Amino acid sequence: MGGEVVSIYEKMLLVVREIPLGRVATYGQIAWIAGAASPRMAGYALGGLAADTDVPWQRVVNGRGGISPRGDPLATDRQRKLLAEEGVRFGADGRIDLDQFGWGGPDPEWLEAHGFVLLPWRARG
DNA sequence: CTGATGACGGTGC
DNA sequence: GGCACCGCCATCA
Repeated sequence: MGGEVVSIYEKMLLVVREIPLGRVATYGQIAWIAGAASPRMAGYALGGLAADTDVPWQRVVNGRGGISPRGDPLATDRQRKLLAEEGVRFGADGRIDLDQFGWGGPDPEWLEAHGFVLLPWRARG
């Protein structure tokens, strides 16, 4: 049995790689698409990335279109700069308009090819 | 094995 | 609009 075990983290990173240049996705969106149990999982996955990763981590922002602060304050500035270079505009309040720059998610064909199935967010009750 | 940790999001006040 | 609280669970020491 081709038991190639792919962790939920790997799945989420796979989704992040699909975010097109000039667009952004939220942690919750990534977690939902990859089938993670909580939006936090997406943040944890990105937290383990190496400094020289080729994963476009800068395209993942929080649900309000803002950059989530982390240990290193400089990282926030770095992310903002990378996004600006990709054409993503920030509002006066430092947030991104998700209606304009938000990513609509992977193509249905891509989802099917990778075995991803979009399900309602785990029954919240 | 146990416990701490962590790049979020929704809800209630 | 802000703030506090809770749920979420894969890793690592």
